[in-house]
Amino acid sequence: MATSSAPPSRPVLTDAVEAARSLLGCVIHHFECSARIVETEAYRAEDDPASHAHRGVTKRNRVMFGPVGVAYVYFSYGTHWMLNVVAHGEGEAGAVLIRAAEPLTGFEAMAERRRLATPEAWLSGPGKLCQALGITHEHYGLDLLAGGDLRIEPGRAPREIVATKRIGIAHGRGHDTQWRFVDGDAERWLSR
DNA sequence: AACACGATCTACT
DNA sequence: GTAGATCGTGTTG
Repeated sequence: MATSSAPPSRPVLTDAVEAARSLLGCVIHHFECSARIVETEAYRAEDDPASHAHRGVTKRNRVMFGPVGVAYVYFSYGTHWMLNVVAHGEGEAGAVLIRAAEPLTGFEAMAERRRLATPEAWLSGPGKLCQALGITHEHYGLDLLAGGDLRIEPGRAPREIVATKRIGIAHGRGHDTQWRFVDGDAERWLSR
């Protein structure tokens, strides 16, 4: 029987911006939960004042300077965890913030961790996504492409990718750089 | 040693 | 639309 399908999305991690685009459609798994990534943001280093890596290595950001495909998880606003995938060129630093995803499996666990919020509110923001999937500092430095309990696998590539300004960036800090990317057909699952 | 603040979310007006 | 929560981190004194 003949099958026809678009080529699957595969993470290309040799540049943060390219990685942000290629991670759209990929599927993030954590035990019984899985979700299709629909919103990402690229953060680079030298040329990106909004990036945690802009001012060089610190204890928090050190994995951004290391091997690509590793999880950079950090704590924000005293309440939320944020998941990034390390991606950069040789001798550089960078990462991709995973901002939103479409729930695929593990609905019960997500609903419980998100306190029974509606499905649209489970993964529609970087903090919500980590809460729904149970991602915390324990996952800092983990190789997401190694097939572990927390991993990223290829998925259905978007029909169309839309680029916009990044969210929550102060004026003058690369505020107008168009490094946020969304699946043009996934509006239902996006943040904000 | 102290301080200001953030790649956010929720609840309430 | 706006404020409050809440704390680790980086920066400054």
